[in-house]
Amino acid sequence: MTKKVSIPAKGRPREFDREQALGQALKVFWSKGYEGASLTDLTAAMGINRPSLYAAFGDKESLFRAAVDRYEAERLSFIQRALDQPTALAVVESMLQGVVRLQTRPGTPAGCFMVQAALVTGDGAKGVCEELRSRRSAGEVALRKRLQRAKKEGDLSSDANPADLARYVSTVIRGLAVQAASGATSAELRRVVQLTLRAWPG
Amino acid sequence: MTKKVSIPAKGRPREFDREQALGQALKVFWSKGYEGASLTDLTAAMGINRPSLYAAFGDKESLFRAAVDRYEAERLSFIQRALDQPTALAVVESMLQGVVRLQTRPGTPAGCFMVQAALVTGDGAKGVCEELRSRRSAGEVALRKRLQRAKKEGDLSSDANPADLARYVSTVIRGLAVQAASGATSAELRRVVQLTLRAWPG
DNA sequence: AGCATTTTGTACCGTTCAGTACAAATCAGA
DNA sequence: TCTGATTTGTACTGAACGGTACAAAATGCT
Repeated sequence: MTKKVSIPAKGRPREFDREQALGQALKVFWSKGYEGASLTDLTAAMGINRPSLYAAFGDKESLFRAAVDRYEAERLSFIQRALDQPTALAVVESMLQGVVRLQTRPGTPAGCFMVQAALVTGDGAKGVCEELRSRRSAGEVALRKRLQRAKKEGDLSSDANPADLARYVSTVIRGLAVQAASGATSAELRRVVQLTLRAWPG
Repeated sequence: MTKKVSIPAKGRPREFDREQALGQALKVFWSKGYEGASLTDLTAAMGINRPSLYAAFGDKESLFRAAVDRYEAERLSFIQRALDQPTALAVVESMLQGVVRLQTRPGTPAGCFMVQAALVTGDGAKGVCEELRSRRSAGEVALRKRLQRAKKEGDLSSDANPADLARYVSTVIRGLAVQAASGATSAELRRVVQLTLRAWPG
């Protein structure tokens, strides 16, 4: 647990809160995508000017990567809590409900940052596109490992395929992201979750 | 059935095939997204120069809308065939399999044009973003109506909810799109389809 | 007070963007 | 071989892009 109480330092003190500004940048990338978010959009939302942005975060891609980390740390903590559930069914149920809550929460952009910030891009942004792809894959891998454990523990039927089940749940999660970005309500998506769970073995 | 045999015309004849060029533009938008596709990308893939593009298609947004129509007419015809299947289960099974085939076909970009070409955008492209959203919604509506008919015909159990089922299937379809865009194979996605169908009532 | 250090605001850089002016080229019809 | 109509290639436009130079302002340290 590291304190964040800004050590004195010696030059002119920064006039904005770095974490709060990063949070605003995250929202811009989240709602407009990496390519759709201009530096003008970003600095306006963050309440700072360009040199301050570059001094604090580096270039646009570095700022984006900081936003990815921030999203994961601040918004995806429910995933670990879901993985810690005692049964496989409880894990996926908790995960799906958490996804719906995150992606339809008022005050934050609809949909999933990891999907819509850079699902596909032009040549100049292939790096961030691949970064998000890799992070999405990591989520699916974590779920697969959890289901493999559940199968070993007898908590998941012996003829179930953890890899396929993890991919199925991940696919629904990505679909929920698109639906949320398109304006679906949380009530609608909760009913999708209910139907999704009917495919669960056992 | 209208013939396309290029009527005589009187000025200098066009040196490229409009439909073939549109097909190339579609692929560029499909793989890079609306914002990620520059006019330089487009003209290079189409094998024409800018004035030819503007004379034949209008501005970038008009070209994009023509590509949307082309995609729908050329790639989504399987949807109508799926809706024509005799039973509700056959409808969704046919539709899901068609989606997997389309989104993992070699020679065309991975994923779904309707999703990734403009899932979210900057302010300058909200029009095309909304256009795609509306087209996606139309697909879900068509499926819902088909399932409502199936319920009336007794082909879908009386306690099933067509709206929820249509949204569930649509959500999986959107998820398949994201997975395909991320590099999932058709074999992997077919197994997702199998699991999806296990949630089907009856 | 004076110096070193850092941030801030303005004003700018070169590049790329979507879109176009214009003249040469190629056709149909007279 | 003209004339009118259309397409083609080059070369360009103004605007927006990401990124930065620079001087003024604000701090800690001596």
